[in-house]
Amino acid sequence: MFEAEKQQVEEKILQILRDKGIQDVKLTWGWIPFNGAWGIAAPFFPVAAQEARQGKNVQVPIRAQELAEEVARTLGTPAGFERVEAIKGYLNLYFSSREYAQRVIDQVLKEGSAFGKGTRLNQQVMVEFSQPNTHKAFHVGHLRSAILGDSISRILEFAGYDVIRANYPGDIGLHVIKWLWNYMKFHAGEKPPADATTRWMGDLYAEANRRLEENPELESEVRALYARWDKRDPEIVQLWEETREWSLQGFREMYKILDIHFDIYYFNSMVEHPGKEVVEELIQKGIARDERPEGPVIVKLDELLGLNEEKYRVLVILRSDNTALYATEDLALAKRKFSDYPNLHRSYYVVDVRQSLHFQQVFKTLELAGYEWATRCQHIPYELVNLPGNVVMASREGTVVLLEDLIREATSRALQVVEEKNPELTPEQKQQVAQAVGIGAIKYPMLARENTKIVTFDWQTALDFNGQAAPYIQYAHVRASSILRKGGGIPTEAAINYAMMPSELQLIDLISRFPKEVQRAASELKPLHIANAAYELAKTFSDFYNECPVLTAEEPIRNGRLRLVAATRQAIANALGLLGIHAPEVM
RNA sequence: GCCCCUGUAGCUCAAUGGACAGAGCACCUGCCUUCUAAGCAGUUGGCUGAGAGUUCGAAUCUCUCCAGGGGCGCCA
Repeated sequence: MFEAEKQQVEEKILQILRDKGIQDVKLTWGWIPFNGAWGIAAPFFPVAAQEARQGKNVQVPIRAQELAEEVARTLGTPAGFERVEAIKGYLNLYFSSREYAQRVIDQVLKEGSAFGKGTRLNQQVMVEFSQPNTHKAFHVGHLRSAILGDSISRILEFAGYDVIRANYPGDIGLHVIKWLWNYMKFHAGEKPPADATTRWMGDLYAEANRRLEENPELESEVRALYARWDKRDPEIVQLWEETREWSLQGFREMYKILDIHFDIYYFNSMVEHPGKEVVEELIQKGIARDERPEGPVIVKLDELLGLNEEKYRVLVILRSDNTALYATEDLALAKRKFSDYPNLHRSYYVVDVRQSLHFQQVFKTLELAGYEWATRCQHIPYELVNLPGNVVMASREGTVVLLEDLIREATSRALQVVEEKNPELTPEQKQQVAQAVGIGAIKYPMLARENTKIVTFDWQTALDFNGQAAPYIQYAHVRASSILRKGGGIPTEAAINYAMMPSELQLIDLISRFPKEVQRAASELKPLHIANAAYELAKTFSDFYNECPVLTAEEPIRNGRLRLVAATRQAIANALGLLGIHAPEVM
């Protein structure tokens, strides 16, 4: 937007500077801090500093202001701009408000749900996220990877990538065997209750741990069961498949409610044996050292890389008893991904920060093994969701908030508010609104902060629908929708030839920045930027709502504002969409 | 011992190296015969953990400390 004008002006400015004998300068453009109007700004400090470095006796801030003033004088008022000023060493170019507003609104309404979308890059990326364990509870701590990964996927897709969403459930391992042992011995033939499958699965797992703690001698039974699994005893395999499906069914239901989907499922059990093959290969290539049976199979990364200080340390890739570890499977999984999708431009892993070293080790090991794609693997770390007092959520400790409880609480609380605020809605509408608001309220706090910051979960904050939260943004969308309904839809066109109020200008400014925010969020892999953009839009729309009557305004203001409302509504909807949050029409 | 992350208002968090560091929550005061009050306006609140350095300019980059959290050869 206004790129052409900007480039023309830049060329003129550089020419003016050249005429003054100032060569080789580069202008850096930013936005003028909002002060009632808006435009672009370039600081002249670097130019003045360059002169100073070349031996000229100048005080940089003063000289910068001088230069800006001189340029402003010579430049006049270029096409596409309304006003030029030199202030505090900056050259500020104010856009022609009407022209700019017109362009922004026209563009948004023309592009609709595609507004802000990047051009297609024809680059395939995979995002692996939400690695839930079957036969265990699904708690709020597991939610961040799911929500973050989903949003990152949406953002990358919108930014122009072809995204493959991968899930990697932990469907095998000691936890599963313990569960099976408990089930076979104490719950044989039972089925999970239809409405609380995941909770029941989690309860049985906790029960298994309890029993084993109370009677450690029973561990031998678990080990025996593991051995039967290893030999693929049909009875065990069949039970495993059946019970695993119960968990997966529960997960699917939660993903559906959360509006999260996957293109492919890689199961832990799929890469157990391939992992062992990779280990053999690494041994043969001389990368891994086989210390069996006294020790495990290890990769001495720092030694292989000739590093003097410890960086990658040592990676254990197979236990001394030949059983697979997490690392064993991750080696095979990475390989599998690139064999399924050879053209992957990037392979992202949305996994908590505690596994940073682990992923560095795995990727480096694969790189040493000669897999050129290993450098295309990237871990996206995020911090945990803790309980107040920095208590980590752990199913074994019983310090968990189950996702299903949170969803139920949030939606019922939202339903309560809808009943209060909008009793005339149909029951179906109320339910839909409650779901949108409840889920939005859950997702937003996990996205509206740096990935590397801990989220502290507490019920009060989670169920607070006021202020900087998803419902506030949704509410702005609802109000905009309401105005458009009552105003008879979106006028097909409207010339802006009236003086706009500050909030109108600021709205247009925010809307016009959205495409850049999308690109930024995509390149930094941070939904935070979108969350901020959405909130800013909603906040400014609230200002507008109070400052500028729409329906009662005279023409042509009425039509102009209706189109601005429509454009804002679209921008908010697009932003919320990238966060995986619904934008309701009523609430 | 080595490595990573975090430190900004009472609390939770923002801030492409740029103009007076901004929101929300909480507290207090107002505003529903005008488009949904899940809202708005106003009041209060800061030596950006400390110190140096780089820069015209640092919450942001570098270094040294301090505090908290996390990770470091057979857990996932």
